[in-house]
Amino acid sequence: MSNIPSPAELEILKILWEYEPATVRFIHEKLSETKEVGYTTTLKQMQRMTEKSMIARVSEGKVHEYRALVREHQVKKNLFGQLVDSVFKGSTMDLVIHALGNSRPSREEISELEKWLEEQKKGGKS
Amino acid sequence: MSNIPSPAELEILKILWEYEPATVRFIHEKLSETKEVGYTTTLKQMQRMTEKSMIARVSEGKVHEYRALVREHQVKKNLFGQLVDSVFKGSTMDLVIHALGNSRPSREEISELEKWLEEQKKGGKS
DNA sequence: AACATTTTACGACAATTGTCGTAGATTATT
DNA sequence: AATAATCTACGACAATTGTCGTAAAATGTT
Repeated sequence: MSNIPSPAELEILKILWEYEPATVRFIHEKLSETKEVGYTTTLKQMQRMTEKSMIARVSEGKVHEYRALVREHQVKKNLFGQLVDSVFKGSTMDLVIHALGNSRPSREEISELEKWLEEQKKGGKS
Repeated sequence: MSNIPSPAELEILKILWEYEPATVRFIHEKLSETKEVGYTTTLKQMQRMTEKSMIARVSEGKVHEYRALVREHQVKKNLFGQLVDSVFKGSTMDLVIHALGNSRPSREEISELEKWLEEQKKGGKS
């Protein structure tokens, strides 16, 4: 699979990544904190995600519980890569520059970047 | 409008941004360099984009010519913002760090970042 | 057991997207 | 003018997505 979840799917995945295993009810309640949505909507969404093997049921007896089958890092990487490819000609750096152009970093963030740059200049091996 | 074009729409916009004004034929040929697609598909796509006021006809007589009505920078910013919001809790820096984690920058890119950091530390006005 | 509540399973629908085919309108060639 | 070539307008379709409603199945409560 493409591992590119739709917006609604991503919302569900994010909750799972943080709390899995989780029931539909739980996911639904978490979602409800942010948006209005019917219980069966969430359920249906999760059933479809199950069909796509994006998540899976890990029924430990009673009510169904689910876990994500796609890894958080991988999904983020894919979404990220998709943007870089489609908008920034595949150049991560172009995106970074663009990103920085629109942000106002804090001291810590600046240090973090500096640290990263140092790393890069030194042991820039593998 | 949300200014968030679909993948196919973005492809068309990118060509327009570079060559506008342009005819359907031209756009279609550019697209064909990359992917197989029927002429009427491109046409239809552009007609829909016109309806959405994403592009506009600037008929200078004969065959229809089009221009983008949405600005490149704005669209990129929106697509970028969408990713940041949905995946990186709205933190541009998180995305940047993530991005850097997956990239292997060249000397020039490193310098560019350093330059940016310098700017930031000095004239960090706001 | 009988009734109430909660979960699941399904089917449906509208909107969006990507794709074309067909036909009428325009423009260009004999 | 007639014919050919190219464009444009429309309608159609399938797939995907976001949403629910309804009904059947499973659980929980008197």
